[in-house]
Amino acid sequence: MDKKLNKPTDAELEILHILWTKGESTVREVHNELSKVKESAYTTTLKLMQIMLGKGLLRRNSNNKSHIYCPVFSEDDIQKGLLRKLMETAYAGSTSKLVLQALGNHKTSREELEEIKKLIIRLEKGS
Amino acid sequence: MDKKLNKPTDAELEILHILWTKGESTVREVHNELSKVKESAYTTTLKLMQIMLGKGLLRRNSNNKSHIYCPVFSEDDIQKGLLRKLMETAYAGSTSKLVLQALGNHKTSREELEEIKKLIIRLEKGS
DNA sequence: GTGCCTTTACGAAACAATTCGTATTTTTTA
DNA sequence: TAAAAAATACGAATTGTTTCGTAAAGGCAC
Repeated sequence: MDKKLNKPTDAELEILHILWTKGESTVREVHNELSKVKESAYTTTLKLMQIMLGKGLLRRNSNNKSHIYCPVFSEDDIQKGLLRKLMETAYAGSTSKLVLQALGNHKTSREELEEIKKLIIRLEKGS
Repeated sequence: MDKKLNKPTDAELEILHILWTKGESTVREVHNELSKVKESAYTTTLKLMQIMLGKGLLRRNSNNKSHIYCPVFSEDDIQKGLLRKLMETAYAGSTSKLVLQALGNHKTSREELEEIKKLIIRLEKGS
């Protein structure tokens, strides 16, 4: 899998979010969702999705009266790609620094902390 | 502080890394370091650093024979800015998902895990 | 079928990031 | 001080992203 595919631009990420949340959709449906948040022309959304198709970020089904698009990659895959890039370019591979900053600067619920602690214990056993 | 300042581009980040590591430097010194990793013209490095000066990412001292540049923001500040952006655009604010993926997909030493666990315990007491 | 509305394709403008060449200024050195 | 070398400023080409207008194609109602 091409590295580039895991690194969508910001505008592309907005469209992916909608498709992950609502499932496969037409350009019209995506554009309607997008319109709730930001103003833009219909053809802008169309063009973006066509470009994403060309890049291999989206697939589409042409059997219907209008094309139906869906993401090629899962949200997890894209997140991991972006996270890896941030790790490499900004943290020089130091996972713990990133994790400590994430936990220190962003609110995390007690349940989430518990879940993370469980994973750490599991990792410590496994290593 | 302007949000934009915490989000340097990839090329800018490479230059910041050198300045954080080696301390304040001339364009020549930065370019020599950069040359070890990638090939590029001296004037490319110069132009980039001039642009970063204009953006407020770098300061410079003009008293000397050649300008000496240094970062305006610490590595921590820039990391936090980039991390916040990734959290907002890709993780919808879910810290735990990011942390779990970071720990799950990147190697972390036993010492680092211990450090993270300590922070979690501290956070749980504080909340 | 004709007209209307929607969808599509696509060229191109606007903008930003990156790159480098050239010309000018400054410093060194012989 | 004059020539050579280094540093600087800056215009402009290149590439990539985002934006939209226009024109063509497709589907629907009558």
